Amino acid sequence: MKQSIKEILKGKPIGTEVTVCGWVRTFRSNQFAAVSDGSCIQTIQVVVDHEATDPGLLKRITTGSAIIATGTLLASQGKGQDVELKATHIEVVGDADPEKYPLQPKRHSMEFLREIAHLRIRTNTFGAVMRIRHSLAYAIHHFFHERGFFYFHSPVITGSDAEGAGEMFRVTTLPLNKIPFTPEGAVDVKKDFFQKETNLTVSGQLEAELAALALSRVYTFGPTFRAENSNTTRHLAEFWMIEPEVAFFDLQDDMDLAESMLQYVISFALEHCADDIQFLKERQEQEEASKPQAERSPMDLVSKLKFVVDNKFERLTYGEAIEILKNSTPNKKGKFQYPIEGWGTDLQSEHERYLVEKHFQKPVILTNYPKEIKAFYMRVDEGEKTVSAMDILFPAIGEIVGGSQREERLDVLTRRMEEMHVPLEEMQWYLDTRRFGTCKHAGFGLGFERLVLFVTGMSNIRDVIPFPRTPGNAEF
RNA sequence: GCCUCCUUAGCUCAGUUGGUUAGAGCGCCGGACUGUUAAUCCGUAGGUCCCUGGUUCGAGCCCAGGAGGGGGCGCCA
Repeated sequence: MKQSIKEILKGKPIGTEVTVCGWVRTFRSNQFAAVSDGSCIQTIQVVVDHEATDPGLLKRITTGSAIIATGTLLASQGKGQDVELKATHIEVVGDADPEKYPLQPKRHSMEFLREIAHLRIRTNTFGAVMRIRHSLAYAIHHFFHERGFFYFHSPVITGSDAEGAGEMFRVTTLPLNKIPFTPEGAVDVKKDFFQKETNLTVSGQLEAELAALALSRVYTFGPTFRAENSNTTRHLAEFWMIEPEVAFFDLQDDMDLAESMLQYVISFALEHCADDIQFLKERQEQEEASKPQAERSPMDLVSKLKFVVDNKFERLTYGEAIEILKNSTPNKKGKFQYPIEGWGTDLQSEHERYLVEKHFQKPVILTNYPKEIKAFYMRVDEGEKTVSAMDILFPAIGEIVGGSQREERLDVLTRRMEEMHVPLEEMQWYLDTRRFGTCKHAGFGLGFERLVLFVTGMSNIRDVIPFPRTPGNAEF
């Protein structure tokens, strides 16, 4: 395999002949081409002898063009880099017409780049984000594998419509212009591909529970689909979710697992993506320099990540959080849009942000929520008022993890499902786990893009996934 | 789904109370320079002021409707 720019810059084989394949970022003074191949944030400087090179070829070395350059690697005579490639042969294999190529060697707005998502991967920022995204995915697999977890593949097409995690995308091969109906006037799903109603998964949790009660420690990591009409910087219609599920785990074990996992993968990124994170840190600082002090990040990106790795998350119950919020200055001064009424109301994002960003100034794990505001599968606590749920809240992102100890008692679970109108008949396969060899178990869901958002310091979730799917947008 | 803001050159944006020929920086193109670092200097070109309709002697600016985008909230990961 040819050496990547990352390998050349690391090995620095000065004096030897090397070949660089990549795309030109800038071409300065008709002499210095900054070439990137995406292997790292750095470019390599290819020095062209402009007096000995055909002017027609020189004109084709433009921003965005693909080139193959061969020459000797030398210590750089200039200041900005250690080494440079003194080209003896240069070939433009793919021209990029400078009149038409949309990327210029300058800052572009995120909104503009989103419209050219097929090209934005070539920018420094998106290159860094994509490399960090890869490293985080790799670190997640590594973390679980080392701890004896099995990667379990829950189905993407689900026949269950009782997952209760949100609106679903219908999967069908029925012709929309000629839908078959039953004599009663309903859609005749027996004529459909699966002979029943099917949807894209909104969660692999229920299937992961089945696996945990057989393999003990499992996790899923796959695409997840929510047809909610959510228009925020934290929501996607198609996103990736990690869902570990562990037999004989209680809520405390679950929190320990989630916290150590987040700290592990963030420190993995700090170690293996240091250059990319450093680039994004400086980018964020430049961007915030023009903002008023109050809108700037309290910590730079690297400090923020190190802080999360080095400090325990704050753990408290929902009830304790309500007390803190009730007595908080913004609540007393009527600054909250939704004033804290007391125990039982769901927390709004302004409340979560106050706890995380103002009161504790660190990640917070909230536990033991009122059972009325949480899902049917969460274990009912003693006293029947709360469930063993936990949400991990991160600054600027909000809920990054949602998890719980699961209700393993068949009678309690069936009662809860009846209360919450979950169709029991369709869920017998799920209830079988409680009928046969049930045991306490727990798990959580981690929104992968929210993790990438946090680690990269980007401000919109649409900029940490290659081709974002949101209401009204499924380009590329 | 609700609220709000925006749409002017390839990109980022300015455009005063409604006034005559709509500007800047960067990019592109041409030239100069040639150890540059988003190179620099000089010059040229580049506009359906998002669309439709209205008010007005006159609309980039005001009004109505539409389209596209941003942000906040809700739903949640």
